[in-house]
Order: sequence, then C-alpha cells, then structure tokens
Amino acid sequence: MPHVDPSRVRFDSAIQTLRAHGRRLTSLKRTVLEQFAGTDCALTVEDIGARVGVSSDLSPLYRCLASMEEAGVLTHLYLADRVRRYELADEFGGHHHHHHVCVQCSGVTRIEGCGLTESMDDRAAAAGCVVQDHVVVLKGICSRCASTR
Amino acid sequence: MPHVDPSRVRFDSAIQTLRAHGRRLTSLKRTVLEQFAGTDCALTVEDIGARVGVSSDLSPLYRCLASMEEAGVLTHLYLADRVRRYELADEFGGHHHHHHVCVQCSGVTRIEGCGLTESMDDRAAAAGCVVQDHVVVLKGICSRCASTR
DNA sequence: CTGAGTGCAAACAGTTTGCATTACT
DNA sequence: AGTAATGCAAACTGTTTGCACTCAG
Repeated sequence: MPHVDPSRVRFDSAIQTLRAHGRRLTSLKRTVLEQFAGTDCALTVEDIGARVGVSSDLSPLYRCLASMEEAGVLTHLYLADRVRRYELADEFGGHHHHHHVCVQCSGVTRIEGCGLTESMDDRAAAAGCVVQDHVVVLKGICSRCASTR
Repeated sequence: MPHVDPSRVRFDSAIQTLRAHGRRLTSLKRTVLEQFAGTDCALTVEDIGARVGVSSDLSPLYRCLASMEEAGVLTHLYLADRVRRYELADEFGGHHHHHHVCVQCSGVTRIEGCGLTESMDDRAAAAGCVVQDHVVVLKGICSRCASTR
C-alpha cells in the first residue's frame, strides 16, 4: 500500500487544473502554490509576496493570483478592510472556515467550521438570490489583545 | 393617545446621542441622518453624497460619517469590495440584517434577519476571541441578473 | 513560434490628512 | 470665545493597466 501525501495530491491536482485552463506553470505560480499548501488561512497579497520573495513590485503577483483564481484554484475575499486576501479553494485543500478580525489590532484569527444556517439561504432565495458562496466576519477582541489589557 | 412617529423618535434619540458625545449638530449631519432614516441598507459614501447633494469633495462627508460612527449612531462595514459602507446602528432604527452581493453586477441585496448560529460564537470563544459584531456576505447571482439571462 | 506571463512605470479609486476658515453651542 | 466641523488641495494605499520583453508549451 503506497504512501500518498494528501497535500501533494492536491498540489498536483491544482497544477492539473491550472493546465486544464490553459494556464502555464511558471515558477511564480509554483512558489505561490507551495505557500498556500503550507497555510490554511487567508493571505494578503503583501503576505504572499513576502513569502515568495517579491516585495518591490507586486503587479506580477496580482496578475498571477488573478490567473490562478480564474482557473478556480484560489478565491479572494475581503474581510473588514480594503485589502484583498486569497485562500486556496476548498477542492484543493482549503477547509471551509471563517474569520475573526480584531477591532483593536486588526489581527485575523481563523474560526473553524461554519455556523451559518440554511435559513439564510432560504431567505436569500426568497429575495430571488442564488447563493454560491459566503463570507462570515466576526468582529471583536482577539485573544492577544484580550490578555494584554 | 398622541401619535408618535417611531422613526422620528429614533431620529431624535440619534441627535441626542450625538450631543451626548460632544458632537455638534451641523446641517450636514442632519441631512445625512434623514437619509438613513429613509433607507434600511448599507450605503456607500458616494451614495450618501449623491443623496445629500455633495459630489465634488467627499472629504467633509467622510469626516462627518466617522464622527457619527464614533458617537455610535452609525457603523461601517465592507462587503465584497474595497468600498466602505455605512448603516444606521441597530439602536437607532437599523434592524439587524445581512447582504447578498451579485458576482455579476455587484448589486447588493438586503437579506432579512440573521442565520448565524451560536456555535460560531462558541468556536470564536474557544479561540480566545470576544465577538462584538458580525458581518455575513452571501455571494451569488441576484434576482435581476438571474432573470436577464 | 505563439501566446501567457513578467517587470517596470504610470494611472486609478477610494480614503485620509494638513491647514486655514467657518459656524455650532 | 472656544472648539468641532468645513472646504480645498495634496498625499496615501492597495490595486490595475499599458507596453515592451521573456519564457513555458
């Protein structure tokens, strides 16, 4: 029974998906993907840049991330501010989760799982809306700030 | 039995709250408040400006809204993009609700009520986070776009 | 070889800030 | 009178775009 590293499987399938969408596997994309394989929470473009060693000009990184998102490998979301964050799509290893944003330090904490009821979808449907995805942001004080005071 | 317009009651209490926080009741604040009394969904700063007749320079409006938020009369939130939106605080007439953002036209639809379970708060607490507020954004296709295709 | 991707510079949009002036209280 | 609020101009931040060049398929 051969050992299979599950994160590698998803890594490869992500690459496959990129290919299937006519995207080329450049070194930037590969490095970005590796970073996401090693994190499970939303990353700022700046964060990603820092991790992959790009800091001067982020524009290629923006385009790279957009391309990967179009292919369905990543998704972006906004939390409580004007900065875009990226996460690995659930199919490639991201587990559905949400976030807590500290009103004092703006720190983001991952909150496991999803506490959204179906009644929400029902009410959206009642308003004629189709729901494909959702984002929940909890606002308050993070553990760090709570213990500091 | 005297007739009391509930929205006016809240309007007055909002003014009172502003005063209590040492804010001055300027004509801009009053007009802004009137707009919020007549709407029940998140408004862009640009929207508010259009409604109160300010379009050239929005900076006074930004400051005005920030001041009202500090006094607790308004709150701001971000939905699926980089633009700040304001709502009347629940105490002054805003009913707790959430939003659906269309991935095609970016239109915002108000979704009545709240489908968030307490388990979410529990999990946040488990992570050491205190939750004071939350924002839920549903993403998908709005009724308008669904019927157009 | 062909088109997706990169790097650089410049533009953009929404928001914020400094400073002199105005106007609530 | 004193201080919050305004108006204008200029800065800022995160993101986007144009264009020439490079590189994966």
